[in-house]
Amino acid sequence: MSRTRWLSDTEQGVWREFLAAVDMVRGHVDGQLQRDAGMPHTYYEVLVALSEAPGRTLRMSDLAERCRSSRSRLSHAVARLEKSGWVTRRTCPTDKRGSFASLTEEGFAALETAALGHVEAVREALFDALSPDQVRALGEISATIRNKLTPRCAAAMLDEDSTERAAEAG
Amino acid sequence: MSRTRWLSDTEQGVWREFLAAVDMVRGHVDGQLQRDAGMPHTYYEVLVALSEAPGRTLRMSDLAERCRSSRSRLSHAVARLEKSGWVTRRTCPTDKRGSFASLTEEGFAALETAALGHVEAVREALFDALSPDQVRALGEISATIRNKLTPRCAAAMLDEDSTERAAEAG
DNA sequence: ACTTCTTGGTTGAGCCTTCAATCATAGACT
DNA sequence: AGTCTATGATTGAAGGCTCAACCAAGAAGT
Repeated sequence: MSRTRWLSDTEQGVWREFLAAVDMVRGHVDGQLQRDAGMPHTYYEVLVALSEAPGRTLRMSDLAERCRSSRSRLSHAVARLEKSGWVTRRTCPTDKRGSFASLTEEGFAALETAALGHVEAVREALFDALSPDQVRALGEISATIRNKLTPRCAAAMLDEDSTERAAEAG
Repeated sequence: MSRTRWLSDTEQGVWREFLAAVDMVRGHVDGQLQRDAGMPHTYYEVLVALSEAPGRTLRMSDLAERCRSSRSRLSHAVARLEKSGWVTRRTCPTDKRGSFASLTEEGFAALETAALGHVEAVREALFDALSPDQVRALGEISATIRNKLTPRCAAAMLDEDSTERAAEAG
């Protein structure tokens, strides 16, 4: 029942500046990939994750985790990438519920090509503009945010668990 | 024809950390608004922009600029907000091409309600986690990025102009 | 006045994301 | 074995975004 802790003028300013910056960076990078490689950034991330995995293969749920993607989203994405011939799927023999996604040679080639323009866009949007100190600071800030928000899910789930158990017990 | 300037390991790390952090912040904030207020963050921004305008009214293109939105996106958004009864549209009498969007009383009320949970979500995602120094740094970094990327559009347009003129001249 | 260009804005198609429902299989408990 | 729950993944509908095409109205040049 505590009163709302409104943002100070400075905080408002930072928040809006942050939103604008993020929009522009993502617009710049996503636009480049869409135009030059014909894929959204999220799909690019799927290809990257697969390319870095042993055997260029991952379980769908591992892949989703590495891409910070919902299972549903990944399922749609991989379906589309499969149609493009960049990824193949096969079911796991030991656990027939699971399935593996693998990067094809064409997928790897597409990724290599896309990467050229992509790194350039990332440099333009981020690293060309910032000083080394700012880059370092941004890294730390991002890590702080990620650490703050990541356990939040786990904590929320634990909390749900306990309330459910409490409900059962009650 | 210059060779690709790949990212260093550190840069890669910062970039990925940044992507993760941004995804989580936006997910947190957007999710809260969607769940509790039934609107995406972009629509919330439209309501905010209108609420801050004199007479709670703006030309569509001014509104688009303030929301960093394409005209098309805004058109769709306002159409939806109009259906919700939160915004009304009427054509400009002096320039019959233009149209004004205004926030209704219901829209203002909806915004006031939505704001309560929203600021809390923003605090949780950003300000609660960061030190004052980090907040200051993030503001500066964001401004730097915005300034780098904003003139880029203007510059690109100027560049286009000049090449077009050159083509005409040639 | 008459074309031509530009500006403000809308529209529809196609794609991506989210949400909830679903399915099949695995594990756990009796 | 038989039921009950949990897990891995997919699906379809609904909604938002982008892109390109479009329309109407003003401005500019003839």
